[in-house]
Amino acid sequence: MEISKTYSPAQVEPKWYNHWLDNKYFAAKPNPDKKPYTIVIPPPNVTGVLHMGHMLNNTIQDILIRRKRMMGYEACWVPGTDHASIATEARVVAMLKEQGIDKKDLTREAFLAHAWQWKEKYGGIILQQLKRLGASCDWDRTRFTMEPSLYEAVIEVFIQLYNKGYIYRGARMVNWDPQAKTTVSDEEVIYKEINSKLYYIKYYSENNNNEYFTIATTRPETIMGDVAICVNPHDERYKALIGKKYLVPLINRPIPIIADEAVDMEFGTGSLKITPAHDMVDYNIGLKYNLQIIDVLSDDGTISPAGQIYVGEDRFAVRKKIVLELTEKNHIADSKDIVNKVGTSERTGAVIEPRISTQWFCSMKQMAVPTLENVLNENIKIYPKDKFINTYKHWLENVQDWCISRQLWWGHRIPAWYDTKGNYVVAKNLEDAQKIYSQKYNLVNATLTQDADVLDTWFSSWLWPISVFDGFAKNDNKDFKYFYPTHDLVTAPEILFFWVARMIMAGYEFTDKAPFENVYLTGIVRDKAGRKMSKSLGNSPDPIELIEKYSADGVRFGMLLSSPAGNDLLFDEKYCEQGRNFANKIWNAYRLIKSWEVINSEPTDIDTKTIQWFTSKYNHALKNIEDNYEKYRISEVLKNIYTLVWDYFCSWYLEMVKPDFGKPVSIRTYNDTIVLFENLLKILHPVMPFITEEIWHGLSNRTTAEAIVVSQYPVAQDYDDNILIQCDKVFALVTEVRNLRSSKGVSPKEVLELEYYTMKDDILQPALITYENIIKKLCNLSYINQKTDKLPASNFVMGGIEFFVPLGNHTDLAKEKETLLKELEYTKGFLVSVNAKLANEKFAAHAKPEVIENENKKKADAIAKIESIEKTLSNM
RNA sequence: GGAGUUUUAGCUCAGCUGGUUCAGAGCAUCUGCCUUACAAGCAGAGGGUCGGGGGUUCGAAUCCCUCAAACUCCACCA
Repeated sequence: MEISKTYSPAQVEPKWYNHWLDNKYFAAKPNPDKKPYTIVIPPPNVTGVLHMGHMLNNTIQDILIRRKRMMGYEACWVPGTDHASIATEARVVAMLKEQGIDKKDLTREAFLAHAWQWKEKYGGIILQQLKRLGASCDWDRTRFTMEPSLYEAVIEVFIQLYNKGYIYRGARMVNWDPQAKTTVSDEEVIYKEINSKLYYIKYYSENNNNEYFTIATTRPETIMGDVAICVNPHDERYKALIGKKYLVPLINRPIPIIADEAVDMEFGTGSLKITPAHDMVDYNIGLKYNLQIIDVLSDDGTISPAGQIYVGEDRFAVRKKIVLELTEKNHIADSKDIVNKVGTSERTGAVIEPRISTQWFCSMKQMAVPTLENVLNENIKIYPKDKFINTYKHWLENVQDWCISRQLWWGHRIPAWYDTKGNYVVAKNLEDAQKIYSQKYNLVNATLTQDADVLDTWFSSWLWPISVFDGFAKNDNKDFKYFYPTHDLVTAPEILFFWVARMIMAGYEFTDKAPFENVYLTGIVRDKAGRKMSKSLGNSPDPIELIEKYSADGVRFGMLLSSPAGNDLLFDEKYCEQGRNFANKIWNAYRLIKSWEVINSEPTDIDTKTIQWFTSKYNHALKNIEDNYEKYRISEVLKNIYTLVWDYFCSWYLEMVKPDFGKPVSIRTYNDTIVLFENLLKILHPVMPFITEEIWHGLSNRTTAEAIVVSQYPVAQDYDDNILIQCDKVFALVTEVRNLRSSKGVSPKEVLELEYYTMKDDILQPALITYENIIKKLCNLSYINQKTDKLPASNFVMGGIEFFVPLGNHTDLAKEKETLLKELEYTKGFLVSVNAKLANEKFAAHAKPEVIENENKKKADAIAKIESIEKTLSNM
């Protein structure tokens, strides 16, 4: 059979993916004979399309799950999507707008019908894309955060926490998105630096038209909500004025001057207008001094009737108008350009308005305790720990109550029911609500309506590892018992608090267990210039195009290559190219082996020793690989495999056992080579699943059940360290000879002789004899022997051995002499430094015995070497 | 303003508890090769006062102090 010269993944990859699906290799069910290994996918937003972050994240998950599957675990990777309430609702609203439909004109039911339609049509794209990557998820388990059983879990948890007193309703200062008309969490506010103007505004005294007080503000449109002017009590300039009253411009409301240390004397005029309804700091000062709250803005960001003027007009338009009017009326003392940070909504980009509103909150303090404790004591391990543990700790120690209500329709509707007076009860459904209500308020058949708001998306996400197995919906769920707690979580560091910490809270709160054992935090994918990849910058490559260009295996390789855990990855396509090249290299090793003719004979001496060596090398590498897996150093694993396959298997092993052109290879050598190669393929499979499956089947006829994806992962055996050390020396020697050829311009085809003069080298000397045939083959030598007196000869020194290669007229005696002189000089200098170290009394007194012994050995070797070289030189 | 991380070759990074795996790898660069598996390749080579300074030590890339730069998170500028 003719095998093509380059590997072509285009047909191969879909073929095997379908094969895996058809044979249900990714399906997991509780199996008492096997240990479970579970990963839940960080559910991408239904609005999402695959980006490079997903690629990295899911490649790592797939590697972990495939390896465990091959190791005999019941490996379960649960896929799914997140309903992403704000993002999806914004998307649906925009879509309807294009169709000429305004959300305001729709009933809740009608809107949700549109939203579900949208979800069915576009919601699963990202999961389909993951299949191209090779993700071995159990697709039959695909979950969605708003499907019935997950919905139930969310409601159940809400009720539990309410009954426990953790969830409460209260008026609070929240981040208000006037465009989406909803609250957003602190984490969803993005602060941007903006060029603004700081206006210095005069507030005239209530009883003296000539006396005024100047304050500085960037938000003149909120002055109608002013209830006080605050100065620092230590500020000498204003001490005398405390308690006096001034008039708010334009509306002429008298407000007092009060004092609080929160005021920065340096900024602006050293005074602060207090607008409790529209600023966090002001709100707190307002609470402290029991000031009135005047809310001058409506939920859409226009001036409310309480503002008295410009009612119904947009806040930014009003800012300009008010400045104009203040100028006309001589209230502006000055204005300055400043750069300040303004909060914007992550979802809509609108400028966030701090606003007082009645919301649902969840107290976090108690739940934070086990969440911190179990990470500090490593019941849950975070990789890499050092980088994140301190911020994790800081966050949990200072955790704020969580505002969980959102003024949206797409999401889990809050299970609270109100009567017309505003009394409410919390219950699963209307029926229950009525029962509870009638008991609580002693009223039967009251008309109850459900809270209009939905829950924060993260309020369902934090239950994800539990709810995907119906852990709440059904008490006695087999899957939940078997697969939960899950084992590894792979996610981005950005959502450590949003999501990871909250999942840990939920785990301990609702199941008394950690939801997972290990958290692997990937890096953030950036472009070559170090910028975060984002749609708006347009600097993110399309992953599917990358796959088409470099193959899924190649891209997986590329994603991993330079992304140690937690380190940001500066993505460059060249890494994918390297992956593609690697696939091609493996392909050609396969071609070579397949091309061999086999003869029923004994293996040669070279073959036997080569196989022995590589077996040791392989086991040595496998131990390292397993060690790196343990530490979640996945990119190190990849580098280990890369070197093992490319350098040691292809460049050394295959070159050594490869028969001369047209000659056959012994059956034992062939079979051993196949076994070694297949083991390499197995180790490679989790990283490059497609090409390994293809070659696996190409190497011999295998049944469906013998796919590599379900083959048994190799276990590292003991190996002979001595062989490895000797062969490393042998390879170094080979390299020296090749170097000699290269520098003297001697063709690799020209047969050479090698002579050596040995002083003392415990490793290389026996290796020269044991591996004589291998050295001869690799260096194209006819002769290796102890030095006689053939001169002139090119020379080099390795360890305690001088080597000579008679090169006839290639040799320049003067240059050879120079080489030896250089070596001599270096060795003498080295000897001086060793002697100095040994002569140092403090060294002798403090250093460990083995260190001293080593220095003595260095000294003896150096002396022998010097003698030898001097002797050679005197003969030249 | 508070905290954290990072700084090693042109680029991206390894170097665990201070001493023969101590200055490493991959990519890039340069040289020579289309050598019957692979030019998506082969064989070689050159690149670094380990951010600066100081200290501890017989000995520091590694431990301590200090300065500098970059990044991240939290708080937040009226």
